[in-house]
Amino acid sequence: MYERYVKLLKDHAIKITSPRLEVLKYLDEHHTHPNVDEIYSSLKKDHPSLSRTTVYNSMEILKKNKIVQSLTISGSELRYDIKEGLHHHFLCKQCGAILDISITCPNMDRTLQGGHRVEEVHGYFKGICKNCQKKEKGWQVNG
Amino acid sequence: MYERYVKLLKDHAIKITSPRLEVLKYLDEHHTHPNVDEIYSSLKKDHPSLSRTTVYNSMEILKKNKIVQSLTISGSELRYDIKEGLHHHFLCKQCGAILDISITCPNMDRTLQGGHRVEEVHGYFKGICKNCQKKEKGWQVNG
DNA sequence: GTGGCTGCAAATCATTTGCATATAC
DNA sequence: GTATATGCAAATGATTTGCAGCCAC
Repeated sequence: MYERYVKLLKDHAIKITSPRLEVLKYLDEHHTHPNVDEIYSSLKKDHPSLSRTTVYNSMEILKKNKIVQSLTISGSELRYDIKEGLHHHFLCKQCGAILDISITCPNMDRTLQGGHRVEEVHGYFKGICKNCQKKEKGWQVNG
Repeated sequence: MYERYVKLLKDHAIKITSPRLEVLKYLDEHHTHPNVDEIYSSLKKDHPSLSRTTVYNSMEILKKNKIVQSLTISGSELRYDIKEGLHHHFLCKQCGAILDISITCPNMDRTLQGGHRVEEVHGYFKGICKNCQKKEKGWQVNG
């Protein structure tokens, strides 16, 4: 059940530890772009000895190995994403949800800008998500 | 000398106060995307009674009125920008400089994404700036 | 066996809050 | 004159640091 994560860590020469496997599993099963506290609180239930520091440490080493990426879209805390292919993000100012956006931008992706070497590209969109727009309108839409 | 900023505040029905004028002047003269502390420390020299809280309050009201925008590119603190036209940003991981990037992205700018209403678009690029690349190479380039 | 990891408590840093005084209009 | 802004000190919240004991390899 954890073989996939074990392999992932081995391939990057990262020591296999229980917190690391659990963090990977959590991110793999929750594509909600959680922050450290959400990951910590959730894992703590089944692993009461877990500490927040360890979650921070795990995110750090996974990030260094480009297995996860961190998002600064919220501005008040880092949020994490298991990295699979280039995509961008949308933050709903109403409900706080962070959604994946799959559009590409030919001018933007991996292009050098005026001589600067670009290693990361983050497209952050903010506004009101489809769901919250429905609520705004008083649920006129059937549902 | 401050007429321009007075007019700007008046146009937005914001009360004219000395800290607000000074903050505007600072942002207008420093397009370095400063954080609150940089603004505060710099203004404090000539206005010893200024408090950090007031700078935070000023940024807040200027932001609400879309006179400035805040950037989350650094991840650890907000940085500010006098808002003039849509542009994006590049963060140098080496020297920490934040530079304006003026490319546009037809798929990205103000386009609705899968039904979500987009109100803000932030393009964040991270890498090594031109200047730091020169240093990396040991100053082979003449200068 | 040992270097790297975990978990705890304390420290740090950006930002927010509460409140008394001061000021724009 | 009054609502709003300022400035101070204390609180909060995310993240980092120091360190003792533990575990993967």
